[in-house]
Amino acid sequence: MQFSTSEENHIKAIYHLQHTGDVVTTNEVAGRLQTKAASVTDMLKKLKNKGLLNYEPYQGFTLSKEGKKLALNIVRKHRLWEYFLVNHLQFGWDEVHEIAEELEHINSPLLIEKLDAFLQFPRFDPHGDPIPDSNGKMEISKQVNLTDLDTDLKAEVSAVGSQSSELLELLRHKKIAIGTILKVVKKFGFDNSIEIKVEKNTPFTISQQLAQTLFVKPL
Amino acid sequence: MQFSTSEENHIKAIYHLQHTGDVVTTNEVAGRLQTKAASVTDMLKKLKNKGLLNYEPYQGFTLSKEGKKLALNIVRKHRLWEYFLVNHLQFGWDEVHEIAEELEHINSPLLIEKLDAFLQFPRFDPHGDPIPDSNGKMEISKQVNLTDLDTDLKAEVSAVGSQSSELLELLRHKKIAIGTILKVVKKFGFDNSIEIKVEKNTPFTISQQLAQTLFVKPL
DNA sequence: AAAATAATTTAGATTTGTCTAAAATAATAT
DNA sequence: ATATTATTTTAGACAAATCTAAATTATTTT
Repeated sequence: MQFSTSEENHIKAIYHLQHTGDVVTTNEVAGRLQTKAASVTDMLKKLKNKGLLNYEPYQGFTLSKEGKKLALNIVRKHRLWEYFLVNHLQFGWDEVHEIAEELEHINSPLLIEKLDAFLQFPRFDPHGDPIPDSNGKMEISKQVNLTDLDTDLKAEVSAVGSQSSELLELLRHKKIAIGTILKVVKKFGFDNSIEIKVEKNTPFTISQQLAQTLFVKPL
Repeated sequence: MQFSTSEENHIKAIYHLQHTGDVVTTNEVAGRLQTKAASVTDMLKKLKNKGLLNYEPYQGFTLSKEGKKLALNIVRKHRLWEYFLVNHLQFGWDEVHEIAEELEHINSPLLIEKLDAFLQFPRFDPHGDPIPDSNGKMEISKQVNLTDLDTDLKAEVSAVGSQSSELLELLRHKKIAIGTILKVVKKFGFDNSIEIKVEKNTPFTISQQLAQTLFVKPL
């Protein structure tokens, strides 16, 4: 079955909202999609008819098995395209969301299969979020951006958001690599720079830009 | 100004029809877009209001300067994406048209700029058609239709006049592709069929219909 | 040049996705 | 537990893009 861009956007919004709190409400979806509650209700009825939603009036709703499958496929496309934009077209990881919002609705399973192969089957997108495979399976990493790590919490570097040679040179120089254990000593609000301590070395400060490209798993 | 996918498709169809015969008619557009004449008329009025079309009822129509600019940008996007699909994602050149029809409507000038750079500014797409630059300029190759090629003159296949899957299947079977070197051995006036010789193989005869879809650059 | 045919446009309907305003239901507060 | 407030749904309207059928205009034929 084929779905419109608007249907897909509603399914995706519900998928993301389901992650935080079990049952989703009309207002939550309306807020996320910048639309009105009445419009969401219309769409809910339609999506229920298409078997994508478990929905009873006034009771909140969740994705059906089919709905979840569709949502994961859209998320997969979104994240693969983001990976492409950052790692091959030299976009910054903070510039790609809007464009991926459009690209994710392109409908060609073969295209996505081939894109995945071209990208060498990446498992995380440039924001550190896991990319579902073609069956909807993905790694559940509790990975967070370094900018979001609480101070004094030990964590292991698990991914970098870009492969640019400038970044990798900088990381080499700072002796930060995948697997490095570190913690945040202090966050400076002025420029969002972050003081970190790597293993038992002297703490040093890194820029916001650098911190944003680093993903860590709290230990 | 922003345009809907349907508006863009109409502009593109008119652009292509303008190439063969000057003034475009309602029925031609309807035929090309698999829609009805009445629907085309509705759209013509809309496009005229937006300044993209020179249109007077019953008189045929042409693209305005603005309309041509938009058309060239859509063509540019279409051909860049085709180039990407064939040269980086390993699609066959006969499999990419449908997908590029979707991708061409993605709206991000920066994306296209970066894609162009990533592809190293190609000037022809995988079908041999020239890719307009960001100002709408493109190389006019001295390509001629195979039916107009003098006998015994070596030439290189540079473009095909249609993207129909039947045509592309036939070409694959005959082992004719962009870049193939051939010459015309003999022309038969009776049915306008043409005997050609591909590289050093045994000559064979192709129909007028097929010859008309092939464009070559004399060497 | 008038009649017949073909092409185009208009009129009115339909579908999809959205909206506002009002009604119905649920949640909360006293 | 009832009144108030918030949320959700319904009813009815609207714009975009399409369609069919009828009317209009252009072209071709005789």
